[in-house]
Amino acid sequence: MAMAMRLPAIAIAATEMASAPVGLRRLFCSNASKFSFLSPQANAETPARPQAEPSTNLFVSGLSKRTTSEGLRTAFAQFGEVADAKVVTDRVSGYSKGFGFVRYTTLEDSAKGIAGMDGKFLDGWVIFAEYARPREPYRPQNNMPPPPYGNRY
DNA sequence: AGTGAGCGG
Repeated sequence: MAMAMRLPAIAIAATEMASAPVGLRRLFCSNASKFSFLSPQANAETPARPQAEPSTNLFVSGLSKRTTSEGLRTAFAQFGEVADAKVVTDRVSGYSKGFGFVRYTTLEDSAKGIAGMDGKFLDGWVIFAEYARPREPYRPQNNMPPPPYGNRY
C-alpha cells in the first residue's frame, strides 16, 4: 500500500481507501522526522510544507483529467454552497492539469467540503481537498514572470 | 505530449 496515492482508483483496494484521505500524504511527510536515521538531514531541513490556514477556497488535486469544472462544482455542492469551481487547464491544449479550485461561500461550508470530499472518488480517481494557499496576486501590467513564493507584497 | 506532483491567468 505504499504506492496507492496516484494510481487509478480502480487499482486501489477499496478497503485501503476507506480511511485514507489527505492524512496519508501528510503523515508520510511530517512523520519523516521520526525516521531521521533514514534521512539524517530531514529534521531541520525539511519544513514539511506548512498546511494552509482555513479558507473558503479549496485546492483540489488528484482529479481525473476528464473532470470538468461543472463536475467539480456538482460534487462539492453536496456539502455546501459553492461560489466558484474551476479545473485548471493548459491554456493551449485545453486539457485539465488534474487539479482545480473550489470556492465556497462560507468557511463552514469549505470545512464540510473537505470533510465530505477529501479522499473520495471523483470520476474514478481518489481526490484530495485541502485549504488553498492565498492566491498569487494577478498583475496584467507587464510580461514579467511572477515573483518567487514568499517574495510578494 | 506515455497517468499523476502540484496552488490558477
